[in-house]
Amino acid sequence: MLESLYLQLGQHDTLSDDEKALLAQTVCFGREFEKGQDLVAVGSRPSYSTMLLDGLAARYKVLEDGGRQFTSLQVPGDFVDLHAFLLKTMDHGIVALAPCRVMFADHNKLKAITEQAPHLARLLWLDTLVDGAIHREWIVAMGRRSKTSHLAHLICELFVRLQVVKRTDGMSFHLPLSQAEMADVLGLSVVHMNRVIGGLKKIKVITWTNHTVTILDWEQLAGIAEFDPTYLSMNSEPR
Amino acid sequence: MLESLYLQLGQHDTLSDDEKALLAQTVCFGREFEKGQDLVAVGSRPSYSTMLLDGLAARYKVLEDGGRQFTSLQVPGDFVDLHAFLLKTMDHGIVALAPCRVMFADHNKLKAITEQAPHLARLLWLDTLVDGAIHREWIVAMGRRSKTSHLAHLICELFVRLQVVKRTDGMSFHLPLSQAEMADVLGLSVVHMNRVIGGLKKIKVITWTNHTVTILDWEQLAGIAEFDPTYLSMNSEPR
DNA sequence: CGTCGGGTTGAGTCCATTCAACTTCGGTGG
DNA sequence: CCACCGAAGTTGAATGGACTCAACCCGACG
Repeated sequence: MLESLYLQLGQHDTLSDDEKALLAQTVCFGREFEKGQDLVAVGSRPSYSTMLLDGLAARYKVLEDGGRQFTSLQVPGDFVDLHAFLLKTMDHGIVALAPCRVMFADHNKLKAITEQAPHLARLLWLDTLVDGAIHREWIVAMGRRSKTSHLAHLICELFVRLQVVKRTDGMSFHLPLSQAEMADVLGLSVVHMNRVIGGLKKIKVITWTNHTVTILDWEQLAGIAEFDPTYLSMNSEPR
Repeated sequence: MLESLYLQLGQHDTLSDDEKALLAQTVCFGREFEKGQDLVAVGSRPSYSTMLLDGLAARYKVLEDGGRQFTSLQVPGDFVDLHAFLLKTMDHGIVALAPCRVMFADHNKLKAITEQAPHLARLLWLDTLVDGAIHREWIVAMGRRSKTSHLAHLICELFVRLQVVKRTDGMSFHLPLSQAEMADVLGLSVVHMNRVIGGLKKIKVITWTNHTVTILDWEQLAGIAEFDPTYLSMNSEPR
């Protein structure tokens, strides 16, 4: 059930059986969401945090003019609002971009982990730190990369993150986002998003049909993206 | 000495005298950096984290074409690389944007805090979470705000953050960044940065001379920015 | 078979960039 | 003292990237 979570936390450091059991006991009762539903609403003060078992979700903010910007994409195994455990008030919403299965972790139990299982607590903290590292990479992409490079970088990042939780198939992965939703990730207009995607398809580094992205030439894609996966901390060491 | 740190942590929740003492014992031996020096280098694996006592610093990444993007600005009281405690390897550099006085916190002592002072550990964790919240706000600004709104938002954010650590003077604060450095914050060319700043000056919502920014009309500035300080978690409650 | 959401394409406009010149100001040395 | 210099700020003009508006295509579905 929590396999994806174990895979994610376990990639940074070894996770003991006791810790797995403690997690399993912390993350209980679940539910499902349809595409388009909010997993967590802006302004809410949840008393539990949400673990994504399956599906795809995104954090987002909406501006007065109706413009929407996604600030992160969440893959299975992600604790989509672990930060609400200490931040208390949600300053953004989290929406399902595909049908999602989730489970909840009561904040009191998370607090108990910080008091009784410090190593596991550090791994959870680390999880939110990787989150921050991804945010920083996105800022760089938005500020200083070309739009093509930005898209290439996003594809590299998603592929690697999905690979960790075994959601890739060879060099392909499922990405159920419309181009309008992609535009809200990169901060572009729909029309221009379409041309940028078309650009990567034209030079044959990817294909993208039926909500499935296939990387045809990883080397070239990573080159265009200047992709360096260091920021994802995908190495196991004592934390 | 650590007054700024106490002010920052203490704005989120009450900080006991014991906790202050523990912090003082953790954050020891300091040094100074000149403007332009790296507080922390990309790729390094520091065994201590750096607390900014005085000055101004920024996290940044550099791309192959030489383009630089700042991913955060750090004000006094900020733990500029607390995330390195668990992330281990620095995926970005941190540079002094003004003369900086800093102190260091050994990672072993931070680890001990997670094991013996869980409440304080949660406050430190929270510190990195606010960091992430600021990153998200920057992503929204870069993706969906106009450049003028982005700049206005940044000024609002800096003003509020500097106010917490008593580094404002009425509606003014010291901002020792050149327009070229500002351009690396917003992800713009120097020329356009100049015009955007000129725009805010022209409509008389700010003045900006001698590295001093003065907000003439907070209401209008916050309106242009659509500034909502929720993401800074500036309210004291049990965490 | 018509409709609707999503994808694609073209044309014109606007925003941001580059390149370049010129100013302002503080510092330094003749 | 001031002449010169370099760094930072400001301005203009031309280029190119990204946006809007609009049309059209296509496959899924009622």
